[in-house]
Amino acid sequence: MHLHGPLFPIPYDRTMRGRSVDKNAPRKPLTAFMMFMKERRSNSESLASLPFGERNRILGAEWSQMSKEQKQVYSSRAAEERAKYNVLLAEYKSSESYKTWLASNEGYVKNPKRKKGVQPEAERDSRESNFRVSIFTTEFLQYNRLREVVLRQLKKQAIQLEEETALLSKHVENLVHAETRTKTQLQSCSEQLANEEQIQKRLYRELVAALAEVSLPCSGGTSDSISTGTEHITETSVQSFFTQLEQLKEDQKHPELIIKAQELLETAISKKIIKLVSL
DNA sequence: CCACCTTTGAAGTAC
DNA sequence: GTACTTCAAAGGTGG
Repeated sequence: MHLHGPLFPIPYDRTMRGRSVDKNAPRKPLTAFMMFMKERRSNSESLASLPFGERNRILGAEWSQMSKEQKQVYSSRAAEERAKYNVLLAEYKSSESYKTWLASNEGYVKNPKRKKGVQPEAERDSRESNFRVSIFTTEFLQYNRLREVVLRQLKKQAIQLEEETALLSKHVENLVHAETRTKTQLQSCSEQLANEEQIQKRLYRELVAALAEVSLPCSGGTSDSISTGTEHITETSVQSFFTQLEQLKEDQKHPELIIKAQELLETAISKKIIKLVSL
């Protein structure tokens, strides 16, 4: 829960009060929530036209309803912006204009801007002005502080990325699981297919053996030329052999061949030369 | 012209 | 670690 102000007047100055605002310093980057507000304002006219306070209250409520994953889009972008800002700030802090500003703020010069309800209070001397510290030491401390800030941010980003990685790992795990499942299914399907092919091959072999004596009149390529040749069943022509037999039966030609084939098949089945496999 | 209103969150500061 | 402030954005209003 965010507190909007002091519950009672504070007895000392906790703030940077007294320091003037450095106009040359880089602007603070937007937080994730600020980016979210900016986006929602720009893509919703009804929101943009709403009064200031009401609109932000709505967006604040919207934001608090959002999941961590939904906020992640904005947090990542905000983290990037913060990183850029820190680089700019580091550059600025080593610049001449920063040192000038720092010098102009030696011992709180300007009058502070105060919020309503905060009681005015006697100005204090700057802590830094109480110590005559070597410029090298000051710069070193500042450098150190900045490194700490960067370190802190990197740690935070690392945690965020770890969470993202964990989420992605879970997805990967699911996909691997699904892949294993389909591979198993494929394996069993292939085995069934191979088995079926084996059975068909055997059946064809058995049919060829049983129907070896049957010779069909060869119909030839065209209807005009009547071939006198004959055709026997082979392991590769089982399908077409039966098709031709079917055609003969339909056309009621060579009934003796049909009967012979039927007899041979029945004998083969009864003698178990042909073994039928139930499906 | 700028403080104020409002929201959340990061960061700075003092204790 | 806690408590607090300031500042980022937005734009209308009032001193």
